[in-house]
Amino acid sequence: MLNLKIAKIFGQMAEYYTMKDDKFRPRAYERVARLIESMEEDLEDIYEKGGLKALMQIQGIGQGLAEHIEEYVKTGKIATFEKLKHEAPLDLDSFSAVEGVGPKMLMALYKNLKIKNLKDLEKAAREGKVRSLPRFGEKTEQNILRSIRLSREHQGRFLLGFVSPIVSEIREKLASVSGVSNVVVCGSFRRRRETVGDIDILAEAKDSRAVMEYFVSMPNVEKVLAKGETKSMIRLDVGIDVDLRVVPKKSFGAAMQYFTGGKDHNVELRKIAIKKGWKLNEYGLFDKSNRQIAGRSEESIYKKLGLVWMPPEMRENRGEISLALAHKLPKIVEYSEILGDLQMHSTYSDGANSIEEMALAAARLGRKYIAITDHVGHLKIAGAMDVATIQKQWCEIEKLNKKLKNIRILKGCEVDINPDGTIALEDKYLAKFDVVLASIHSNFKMKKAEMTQRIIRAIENPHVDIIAHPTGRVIHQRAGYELYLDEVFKAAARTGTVIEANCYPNRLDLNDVNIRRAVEAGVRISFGTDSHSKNQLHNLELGIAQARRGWATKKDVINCMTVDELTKWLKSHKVS
DNA sequence: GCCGTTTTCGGCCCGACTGTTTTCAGTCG
Repeated sequence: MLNLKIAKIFGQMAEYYTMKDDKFRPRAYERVARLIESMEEDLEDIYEKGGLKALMQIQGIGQGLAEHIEEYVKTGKIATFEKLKHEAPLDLDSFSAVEGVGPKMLMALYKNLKIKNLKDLEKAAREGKVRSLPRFGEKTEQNILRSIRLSREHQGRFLLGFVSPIVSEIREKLASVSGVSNVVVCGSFRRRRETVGDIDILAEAKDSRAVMEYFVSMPNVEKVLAKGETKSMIRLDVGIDVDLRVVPKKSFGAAMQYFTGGKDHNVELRKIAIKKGWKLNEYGLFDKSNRQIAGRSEESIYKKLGLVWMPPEMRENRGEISLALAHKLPKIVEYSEILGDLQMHSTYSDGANSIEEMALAAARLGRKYIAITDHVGHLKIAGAMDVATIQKQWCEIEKLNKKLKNIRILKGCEVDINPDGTIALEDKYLAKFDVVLASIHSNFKMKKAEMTQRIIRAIENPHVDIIAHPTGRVIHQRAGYELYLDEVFKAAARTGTVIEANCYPNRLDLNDVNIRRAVEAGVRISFGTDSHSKNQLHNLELGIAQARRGWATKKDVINCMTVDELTKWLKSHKVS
């Protein structure tokens, strides 16, 4: 995709301008790089449709950057970037995962030692050449070597679902230290991003030194990266970094707000403060005479700035600030409003637990209903059921529904969408399920238009209630199939077909951004954990979090219906 | 390079920690 390529170039241009000691270009380039990275519309499409003017409509893109984009669309290159690369032919990519080595250091290394890539750097550091440069020393050299080593082992971000149990454990440990009165995990974890780069923790404590001492000597600490009176940083043996800050009570809300971010959201808030002649930082909101006027609670900060408080999941600078200023924030779906789980597997196909075990475990988590959606069709590798087995499963579900009082089990299935868009089970069988999920499990590499048609044809089947894991992406593994999602959403809205927000930790498919697009297109969303064992049922929370990040409201989510409402609705929602 | 109910020019978010230095630059979040 063109957007990612341009984002990368702008990111590198930002680094080059930093090397040149340009104070403001780096900011402009980096801001736009991050923006177009997460943008769904293709820059090429925007340019083809509306030219430079359309590009300049995008916040942060002016004449200059629009022309760069135009040049790239037309020629596949940006001359200014080529010139910068020519001046300092560095393999910036290779350095990106190395912590503590920024553009300024790279420039010094290149000028003095002709270091162009990671290999050069490692060699020079090993040979002790780095320490001889001005403002470098032995420690810096050692840090560089360590960073290089670590960048090879654990680069990138960690799945939210992977980080969650680690976070809970640390939080409990810290809270048990005597004198500690408050522990809150902030950062992208609190915003519930699908992946988390590091863990940011705030604590309120009588004796900050004692907490820091405890923190850096916890088991599973592989390395202490920094240790001070108010801030320390460790790396756990699993490779993730954890920051701890001890904050005074009167600043705790300000610190929560500050460290929860997101970065762009915070920048916008600080601009609002500046306009009022105030200053906002992690210690509070301060007026002209530097008197703290808010900071004890997060709410106080937002209120003083003229905004309503908002859930952390919304704080991504995706329009929430202007809505909060106008007191017009949407009321996003609450975790407690989700009553059921609409995708899971049992021993009838590739699951590890019986239907009864799944139902009991789900009931313990407070679910009012579940759909058992074992594979049918031709996914034999996942133990797809044949027609006789389906009959047997229905009998078992009927018996269990009589026996179990706290939870209802829906007869569901997950059926393959064939390459031509037909469904891998005859309509006469599909018609008898309470809920039918259709999904793609084969022939991922089709042309974009063909894949779109394939899914739309499945959507048009009157028996298909839900399209499961609609993009097929797997975080850190595969990008998902090529697809015109907006057309899929249009077809889903037209036919009353539901689109799943799959809650499996490395799927989360739809993701937050696409959930928002779907909802805006008038599509209903369903949550399914896709659990293959009862130990995965808790993942529902991960999907709900992404839907909250996508601003879905209660009415957008079919899992908010009671089981009676839902079964009734499922019989009549399709429009042909 | 971007942007404007402060400005079409002159601003652009802010602070902690480290390592290398005797006062601060670089990196990070």
